Amino acid sequence: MPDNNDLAELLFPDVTMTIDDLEARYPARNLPEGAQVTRFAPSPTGFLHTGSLFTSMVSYTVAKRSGGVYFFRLEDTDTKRTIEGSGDLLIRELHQFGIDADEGYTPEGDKGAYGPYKQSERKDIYRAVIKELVRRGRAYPDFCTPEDLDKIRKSQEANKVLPGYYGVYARDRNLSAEERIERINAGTPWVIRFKSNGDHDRKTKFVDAIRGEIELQDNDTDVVILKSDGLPTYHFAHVCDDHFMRTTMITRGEEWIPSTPIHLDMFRALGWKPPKYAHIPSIMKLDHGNKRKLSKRKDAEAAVSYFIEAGYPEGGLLAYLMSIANSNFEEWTMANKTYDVSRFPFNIKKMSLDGALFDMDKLNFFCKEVIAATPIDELFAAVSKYAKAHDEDLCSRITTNGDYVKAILNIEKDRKNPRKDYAKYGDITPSIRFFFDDEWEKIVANPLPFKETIPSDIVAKMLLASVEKMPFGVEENDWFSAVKEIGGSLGFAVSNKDYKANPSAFVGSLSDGAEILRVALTGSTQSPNLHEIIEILGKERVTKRLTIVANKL
RNA sequence: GGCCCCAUGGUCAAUCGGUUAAGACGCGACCCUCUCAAGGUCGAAUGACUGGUUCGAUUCCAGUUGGGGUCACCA
Repeated sequence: MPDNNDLAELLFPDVTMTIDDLEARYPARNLPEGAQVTRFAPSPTGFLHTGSLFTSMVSYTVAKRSGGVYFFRLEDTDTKRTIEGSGDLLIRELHQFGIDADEGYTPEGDKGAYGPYKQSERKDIYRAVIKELVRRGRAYPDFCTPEDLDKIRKSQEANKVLPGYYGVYARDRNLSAEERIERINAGTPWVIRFKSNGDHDRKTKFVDAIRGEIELQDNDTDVVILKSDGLPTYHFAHVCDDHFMRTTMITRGEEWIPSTPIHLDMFRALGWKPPKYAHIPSIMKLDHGNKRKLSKRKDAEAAVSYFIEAGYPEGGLLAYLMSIANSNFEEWTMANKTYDVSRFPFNIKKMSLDGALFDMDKLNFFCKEVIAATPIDELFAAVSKYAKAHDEDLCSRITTNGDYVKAILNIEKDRKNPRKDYAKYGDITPSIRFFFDDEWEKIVANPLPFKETIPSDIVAKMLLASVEKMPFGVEENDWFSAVKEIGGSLGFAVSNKDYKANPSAFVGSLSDGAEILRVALTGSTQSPNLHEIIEILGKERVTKRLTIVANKL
């Protein structure tokens, strides 16, 4: 009588490796007490999702803070959805955020002793473990066609029983080894299913590192572990890989909670110690009053590339995500005067339990803070890098006149309370247009927003008098005194108090006088510090602009 | 539908049974000020509902409701 050994040999004739061999090949990691081994294990199906950045940041931080290891594994078992090159893209995007793996798959080849780190290259490992499972009677070939499965499901629905391949509905579960061998020899296509010993009426418990104890129905379905294409399903690959890669904590999205009993079932069947699980809440979005997961298809902000292209500073996005992960991060940033997430004492237990709505306002806030706090040289480098990739206009300005752009970025920066007007590098180009003569000419080709209550001959006089008398290269106070004097001689108030006391005695207020210069120079009634602008523009440019505008009036 | 997770202002949220229920973003007002941004001060705004347990519940328990997830040879 043929038995499961014969079946296993027939199924995997070429497999000689055993589980013991694998245990020896991947020894326990030599790490200090409490060190966590975590991983980010995406499928190469596109660009980096904002939720993935969040999860990977958490995984990375847990490993780093515990003195452990963070690795990157590519889960490319779904050949239909795999997009060529997206694994490498994912790594590049992660790298941009400083999330670099200690070991794992890289475009140049694997790094680390627990590989391969690409699931499609681990077939021999999966097959060895599955062969053993078949031998032990804990896995078996299933010959159902998709139509058979569909039929089973339909009958279950009709009878209002739970759908799935389990118990009496698991058609091929109790075939004898002999029957199985017969069908295989007859050429019937098969997949391998895990044979569950679970009882649906019982509960399995596990402790989630974030949520605490979770109790779920025991798994009793015989899930597919090896697909007809010879690749494992996620369920099996997770158990097998994370065991041999010696992962200690699985950080994954909360959508995995319901399938955890399947994984625990398999760990038990294999006699392996399961890792800790930390199910991370999803980042949500409000859509017509309903919360839903950030969706790659519907939401631009679901793609990390969206933020990169718009020029959000990486540190700002990270800081925002960290504030969602641990809400005490904000207090910490205030106390420590830094937004550097790598220095923050992250605690996974403090993660909130429900998914946060993605908050653009708050992201903008963090990014403004981060940009304002970045020293000018560093900022200029980051802006240059951004411009090179995403802002042609800015890039050419930087190439032809880098120092000028740098000076503009430095306006009101080097002080206790720096300006905070850029949330993203993409905001820069539109707001600094007026500094460049070609753009300024376009601006002044349109009517300028001078105050209508002030006669244009006065405006012209103010402009011309400034050309003559306004000092350059002096302190701001001295410069402004001079402006006041010029204005005063034309009938503007030299103090706002005087003006308020008797407005009709003046052509306009102190502000009105300054505004004339601002409008002529920038084309707008609003601008950063006028003195700094004038110093950056330089005497020649200022003289030219004021004269041109005066002559037009 | 079964099962699971979650529930404090518009958003992110603190509180380990007793608090005037923190703080941050956003919003509003005022102050500062040559405009804007920044900064400062102040303000509006929160415990889903119903029962229990308790001297006392936002906090513990149950149910209801609501939201989310999951039930593939996808991950």
